[in-house]
Amino acid sequence: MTNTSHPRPRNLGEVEQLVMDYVWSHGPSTSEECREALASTRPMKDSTIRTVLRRLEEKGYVTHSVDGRTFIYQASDARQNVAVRAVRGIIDRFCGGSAEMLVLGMVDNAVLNQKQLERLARKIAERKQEGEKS
Amino acid sequence: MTNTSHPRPRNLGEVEQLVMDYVWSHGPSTSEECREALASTRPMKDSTIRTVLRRLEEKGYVTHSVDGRTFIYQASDARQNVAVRAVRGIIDRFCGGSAEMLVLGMVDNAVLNQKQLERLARKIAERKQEGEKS
DNA sequence: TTCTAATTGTTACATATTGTAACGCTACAA
DNA sequence: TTGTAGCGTTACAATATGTAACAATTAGAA
Repeated sequence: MTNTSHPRPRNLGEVEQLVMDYVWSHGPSTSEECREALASTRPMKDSTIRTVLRRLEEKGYVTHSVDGRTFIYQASDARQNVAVRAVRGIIDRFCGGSAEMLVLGMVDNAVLNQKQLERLARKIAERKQEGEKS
Repeated sequence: MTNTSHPRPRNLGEVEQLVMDYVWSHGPSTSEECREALASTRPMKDSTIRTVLRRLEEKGYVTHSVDGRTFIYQASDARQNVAVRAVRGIIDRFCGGSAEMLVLGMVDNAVLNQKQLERLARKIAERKQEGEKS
């Protein structure tokens, strides 16, 4: 039988998050570009940032291609999808698998309000229409 | 100035999650009750489970009171609220603080569908009515 | 009263994760 | 041919997490 149990998706550390934020907003990046971009908030030696990027690749957050001798890193997946995967994990662990229960909790905790929820429902409905029209 | 930067809420490890699941579903519990309840899936020595519970208290997930000489642990917060806090973190880190963007992503990724979203919107609307009526 | 069982207190240790970086090798440009 | 830009490798400290042994205490039984 195939093993379907995934090994707990690993979260991002603080620096890893910074690097991903840069890669996500900037697009394909070299380690040097990352280093320079983060230099003001988080000075790092070049070997440091390279280690971080290598680990991010191990974790599946980025992939790299080679241009000449230079590694170009890019995000394997959009920010939003990563967010959703993380949330799915939370739903499984805390909400018995029910996404609805989570959203309800979000409303109760003022993370989302009625107006927003209705706007979303409308937007989705419209989008569906679009899809059916074409 | 007061320091408003919270020290990154700590997540639950695998065993910690198991213990919290038990405390959440069972209510106020002694370490022995936890140990026995988890024995079949996860045998632990008593000192082990007690360490886990102590750490959960440090992390703020449970509190304990004393009954005679016995510690009674109980969840500091409902499962759902913990879930929502975790999601709020995700929203901040990945969605620029926009909960709507996350929910949209959830729909795109089939974690939530249109029907569910509409049902939620209705439910919230009803609930609001209730509140206003009283 | 004295002993024993139940409970908590304390400390330890292995492993994994994460941040940080040094050092070394190699190919290409001047 | 030699400097240097860029990768490969290895290391190390701090923290988190799972696991547990052993010590101290105390309520209740005998």
